[in-house]
Amino acid sequence: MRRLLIEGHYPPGSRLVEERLASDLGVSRTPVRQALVRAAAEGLVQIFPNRGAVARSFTIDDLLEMYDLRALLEGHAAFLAAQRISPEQLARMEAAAAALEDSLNQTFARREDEVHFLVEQNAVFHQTIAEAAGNQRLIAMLNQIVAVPLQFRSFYWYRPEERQISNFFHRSILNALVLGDGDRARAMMREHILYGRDVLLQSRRAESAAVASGEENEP
Amino acid sequence: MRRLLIEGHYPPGSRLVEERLASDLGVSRTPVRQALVRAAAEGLVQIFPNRGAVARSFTIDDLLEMYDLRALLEGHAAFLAAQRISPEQLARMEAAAAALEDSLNQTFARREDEVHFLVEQNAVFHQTIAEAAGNQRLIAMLNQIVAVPLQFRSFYWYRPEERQISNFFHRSILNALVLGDGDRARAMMREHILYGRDVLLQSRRAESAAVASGEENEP
DNA sequence: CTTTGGTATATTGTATACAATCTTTCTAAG
DNA sequence: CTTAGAAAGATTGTATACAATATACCAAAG
Repeated sequence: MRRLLIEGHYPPGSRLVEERLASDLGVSRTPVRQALVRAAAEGLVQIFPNRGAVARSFTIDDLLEMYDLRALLEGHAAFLAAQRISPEQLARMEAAAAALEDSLNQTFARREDEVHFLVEQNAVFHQTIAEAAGNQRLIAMLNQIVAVPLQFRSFYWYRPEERQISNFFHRSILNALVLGDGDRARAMMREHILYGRDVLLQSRRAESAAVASGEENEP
Repeated sequence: MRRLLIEGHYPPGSRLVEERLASDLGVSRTPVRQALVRAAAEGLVQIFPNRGAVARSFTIDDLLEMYDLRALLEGHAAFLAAQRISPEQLARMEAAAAALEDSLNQTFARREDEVHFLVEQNAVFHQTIAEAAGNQRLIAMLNQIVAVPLQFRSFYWYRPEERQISNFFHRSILNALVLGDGDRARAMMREHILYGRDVLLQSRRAESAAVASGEENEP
């Protein structure tokens, strides 16, 4: 609800005036305030006492922090999942991995649709692992970390060869899970996450350079 | 503020009626609701739509989940801290470790005071490591996990020999940090946390047995 | 021209009132 | 005696009003 609105519509760093949000959403300030308080607890916005809320912006260091934790937590999840994952869950991950591979040879009407599809299938893959790990708190923490940088719409920056490598990691992780090899699953997951981090960082550097040279670019 | 109240005064599983909290705190329902929403986001209470909030209760499985994550996150924090910790931070940890050791030969007016002291010094030790790790999000996550089970007032259950072992772990961790050995710091921290888990689980089992046999016991 | 002070405006924080929903209790029928 | 249903009560969810605080603007003095 508010989450979708905040993630997409309000640029990071912008002030979130309660009354404006209220009229945008067609409700009064009371539920808006609750949503803001909750979003603040989840780290999506920052609330300054008596001075309102701003959509939180993320520095490069923030991204590094988040990916470091993601590598740790998802690696652990993969390790745990190796011992408990069910055939049904493996099948779901298999399907998601296959869909991501197929999409490389597929054409989408709009780039938006493609990114949306990639994000979705990728989420299925990773969430199934977290689910198979069987630790509710771990799931909650991962949701907290992963949901935020979707603002950056990482997938927007993936080029075909990077997607192929990403797909390869998915297969490696799946293979380790099938074999019940937790150590390999963890190692591959860590590399997968850190590779994603590197792709994002490189693209952001390229973007900054482009902006610096006066070029226009999409979000 | 509300956190202290929730942690101490309202037993897990009890309903938290907004109006009652409001009159207890001398404010209206509005700020109480915000506090509840926030506490729910932090996992301290559960909110059921249209049916109110309850102080969250924790099963044995919840404890296992939390300690598993604590071992992972604090181990990682110790690993990171080994490369960055400052002399000032090391001195602070040293002082806390020494205070915990000295307190073994010290008498307190009330058991309450002793537990309070132990919790406080222990918090200094662990929070300094998280701080030295230099990852804000890691700190936030640890606070989220560690704050909650303080309800259980783990230290209430520590006997002298268990406290000695705990102190030994503190010294081992400190030593590894001084040497800059991240792997050892992580390993020792993991063991320290998991040892704490075992002490808590044993005491809870003992407690259940005592209750089953009709004995009365403190919180 | 800059800076300080004060006033006006905007925005947040809290209280209160009312509507929506759930729970409990009482009654009546099977 | 049990169960279904309805009404009363309790509690949450939302809207609105007002108070507290911060920000912006303007005027006057240095």
